[in-house]
Amino acid sequence: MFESCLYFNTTSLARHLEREWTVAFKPFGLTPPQAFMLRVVLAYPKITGTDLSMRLNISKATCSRTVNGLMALGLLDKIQADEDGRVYGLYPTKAALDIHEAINQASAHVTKRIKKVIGAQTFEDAVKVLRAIGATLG
Amino acid sequence: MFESCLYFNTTSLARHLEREWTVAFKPFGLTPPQAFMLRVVLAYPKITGTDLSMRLNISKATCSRTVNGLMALGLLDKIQADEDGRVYGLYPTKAALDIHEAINQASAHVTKRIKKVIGAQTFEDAVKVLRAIGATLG
DNA sequence: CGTAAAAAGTTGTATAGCTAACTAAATGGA
DNA sequence: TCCATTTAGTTAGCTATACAACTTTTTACG
Repeated sequence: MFESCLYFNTTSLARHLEREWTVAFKPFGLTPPQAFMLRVVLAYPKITGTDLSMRLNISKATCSRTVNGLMALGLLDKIQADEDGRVYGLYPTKAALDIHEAINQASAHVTKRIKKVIGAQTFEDAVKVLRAIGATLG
Repeated sequence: MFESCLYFNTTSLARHLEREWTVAFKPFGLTPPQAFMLRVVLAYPKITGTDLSMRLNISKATCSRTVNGLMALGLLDKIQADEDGRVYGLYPTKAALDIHEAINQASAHVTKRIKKVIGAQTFEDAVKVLRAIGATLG
């Protein structure tokens, strides 16, 4: 049943992919959400929690906890902004910079593998339609 | 960033849709995973945990816990199978049968609304490609 | 038979996600 | 200036999810 249900098909695929990416990031001791957040901070050092939560499409509460997890792993630093006492800038640590390339490569590798399994055309079609929906809803 | 990442686009959309379906099932006091599990049991009374977990693409552990939740809500009964002492058949209660139609209608309603927002063609394309990938991976 | 392997289900422990409620700081208008 | 509102971020409490380890029961096979 649910063959034509957008919710079911999307969440089901999300669980599948979560398992694949979990394996990919395991060598770094990172979960997929942690790894993706870290990649955003590496790309945008000094980013704020609010901006980070918007880029990742997660709530501020979830963002706050994942940031804590990455700080506990010694991968992020949180420094209060000079301009605004409420705001914290997030910065990658040296340890984070050291694994930057390897993380990106691990993600590229699993992407390549999945693309081979499901076919390049299907992959492109999927990304295209998912982005279109995300843009409309979000 | 991550514009072309299948993992990110899929999980991001999954969170969006989770929020939409959460609203849809809230009047019944059910979360989307609970509601979808209940719908499967309503469609296949006497279903086992293993079969249920496969149909929903969740682990047996998650299945066991969600079943417990629905039993606590008085919507499911679990009866040990005569044929095999390890197996339990899951059955909808009268309360579950009473809300069967309303749940299906609520889901149909939110589907209709989403389809209008994103466009029927995009909706169909999405379901098609998500199913194709799920079939290949699963 | 009898025992080893497989299968069904549960439980422990962890992360991820949400909303709601909260604190603290900045903003804005009278 | 001062107070109400907004904004940034955290915390509390919940469900969902997974893997790993476990119990119980069945199956397979020598």
